[in-house]
Amino acid sequence: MKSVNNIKELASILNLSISTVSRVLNGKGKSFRISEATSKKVFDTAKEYNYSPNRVARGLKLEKTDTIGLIIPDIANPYFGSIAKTIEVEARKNGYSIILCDSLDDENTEAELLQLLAKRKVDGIIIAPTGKSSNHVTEIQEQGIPVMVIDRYLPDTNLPFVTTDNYLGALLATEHFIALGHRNIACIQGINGVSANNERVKGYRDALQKHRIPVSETMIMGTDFGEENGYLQTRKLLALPEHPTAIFALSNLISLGSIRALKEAGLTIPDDISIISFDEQAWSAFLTCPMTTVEQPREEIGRLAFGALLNIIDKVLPEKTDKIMLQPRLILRESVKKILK
Amino acid sequence: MKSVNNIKELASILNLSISTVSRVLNGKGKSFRISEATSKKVFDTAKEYNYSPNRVARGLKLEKTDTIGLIIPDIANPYFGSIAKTIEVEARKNGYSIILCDSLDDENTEAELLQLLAKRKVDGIIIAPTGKSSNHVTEIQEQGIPVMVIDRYLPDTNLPFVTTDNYLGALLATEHFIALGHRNIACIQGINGVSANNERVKGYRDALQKHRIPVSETMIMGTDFGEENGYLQTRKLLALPEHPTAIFALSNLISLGSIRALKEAGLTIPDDISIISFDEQAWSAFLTCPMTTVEQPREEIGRLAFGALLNIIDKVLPEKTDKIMLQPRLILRESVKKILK
DNA sequence: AATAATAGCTCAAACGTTTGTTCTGATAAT
DNA sequence: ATTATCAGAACAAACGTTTGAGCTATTATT
Repeated sequence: MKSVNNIKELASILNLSISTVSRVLNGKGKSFRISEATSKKVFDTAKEYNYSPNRVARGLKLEKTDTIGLIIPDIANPYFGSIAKTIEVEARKNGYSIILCDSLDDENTEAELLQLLAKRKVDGIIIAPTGKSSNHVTEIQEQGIPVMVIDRYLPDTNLPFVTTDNYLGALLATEHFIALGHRNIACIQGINGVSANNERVKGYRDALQKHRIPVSETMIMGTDFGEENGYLQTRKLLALPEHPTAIFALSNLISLGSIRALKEAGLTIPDDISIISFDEQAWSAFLTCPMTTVEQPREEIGRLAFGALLNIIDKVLPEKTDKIMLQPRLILRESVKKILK
Repeated sequence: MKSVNNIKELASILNLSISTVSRVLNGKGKSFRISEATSKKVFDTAKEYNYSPNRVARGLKLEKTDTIGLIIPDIANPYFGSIAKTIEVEARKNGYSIILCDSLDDENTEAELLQLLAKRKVDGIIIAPTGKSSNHVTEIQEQGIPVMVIDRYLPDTNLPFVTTDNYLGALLATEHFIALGHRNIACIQGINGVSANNERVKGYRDALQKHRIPVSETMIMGTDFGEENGYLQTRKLLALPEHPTAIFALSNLISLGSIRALKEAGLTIPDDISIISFDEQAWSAFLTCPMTTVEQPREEIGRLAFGALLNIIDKVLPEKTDKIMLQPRLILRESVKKILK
């Protein structure tokens, strides 16, 4: 197959100037009075020689790379994986490509990644920020790069975001426990300080208070969203003289760790202990005890986030679709036992 | 914080020429006899004004973007998610960024993505190809873009690849069934034609033949790696007058679908039917019946693939680390029942 | 017949780098 | 006193685009 490396070669084959070829290819033939005949020849020859412009050069000239940066704490986590998927698909539909970055939930890495993306001149950034500190991300925004926050939001900034209503999700879950008679409910959290986490904890707290159940600070425990954390915290709980009747696990991996510890201790769900996990997964229904979960609208998060970012980039509806909170859904299965008092 | 947009501004602040600044910043100060004093000033001022070069411009000039394209059939699948993760991390360590593309397991999409990545002037491509046809990928390689294939390989090409030894994995799994007395074993496959799939089927076949068990073609069924496929095929199996005693599910999603169908039919694993799944996952141990799986070395696939690609890009060890097949591991749990004949 | 208008295209600068070559003083060698 | 050497830096082209401005025939207008 014949092919050509740049517009210059194409122009010389066509016996036309570079500018003419460029204009035709960019659909500006009409307004620059390039004849129909010429236009057609340009299009045909471009196709024949498989030419389409070098995106790097184009990016430099136009100061627009049609590229967006995506910073995710853990792409191996299927929750983020499916968000990434919708974002990628939506982006491509609109002519954008995704530069994927995994922050490993580390704040310094995240800061470096933001700088890197700036140097790569991405047209926008979608980030699930790792932490509470937000200077490095607002800084990027102030440099003029549109930023969209997902999954978590950053307090005391007015960065636009789209998240699940984590507070509501936790409220629903906790009230479900309570409705089934539970009073002593542990909460294994993820990273303290992360908005998603703290909102969930708050929902948990408020649900208890609403029903006049004292909240015990020792029942709120945990350090991160990983499996090991779920395991360790659950072991601690089981070592207690009187362990709680229920565990609210604030992530899918935490709940997996919990299950491991429970299994190891020879306890069964929900007979010995009940559990609800944040984040529905493909396997949730098929666990030893089918898990009651709080489902987050992952596809919608991705789609809305990209849409909003695109609006900012295109400067349409400035500051409109700013802060979006999506409804979670409590999926009832069998991991919560009704207990009598 | 003071900042500067390009090397020109920086140079004028420093009262130096652009070339001098560029050379210092690229570590070529010495060889161009730039004085220590000047060099230091350049470094300091660059840091002070938070300058580092525009990667787009650099990419254009150097014809090297420090970018690699990653084409994955489904980034929401945690198997691919964790491969992507190691690749991203390894890449970043080496100064590369990843452009992520989800092919949706669609061949046309894949072909378009390859073209796009070429236009974006990536320095290399890592791809888990969707199909059997390989022209579009060899074509890219012939354009001079290094290509590395993962997870699956492309027959009748000599593209370098790193995959699991799928044949061996299937052999191990099937022989395990046989060792425990199973003779009537179904095999629910993914996409027919994909090497990973076909190797697995071949391993299944050979294991049966090796033990003089006739292979029944009707016991090899299925259309893709998804959950729904697992569900539908399992239902078909259960509708048979005499259903098999064991199911070999060729992906983690297929096995999930199988479980769903079994559960729906009121059957339990392994008492009513045994099952082994290809692809170990975080949840495999915690299913209603802890699943015996064939584990693939995901991290290693990612790491080796990127390493090999880097070698090709850097033109070291040409054609050496070409075709890598990694050992799978059979993880024994409880989903296979010993049956007596 | 002279001028104006227009169709149809080309020139050249610019985006921000890197880099081969060249320039300018100062010092060393003759 | 002249030339050679070298330290220290600057010039300008190039990477592949896009685009404002300009150029040249041809046709329309007066």
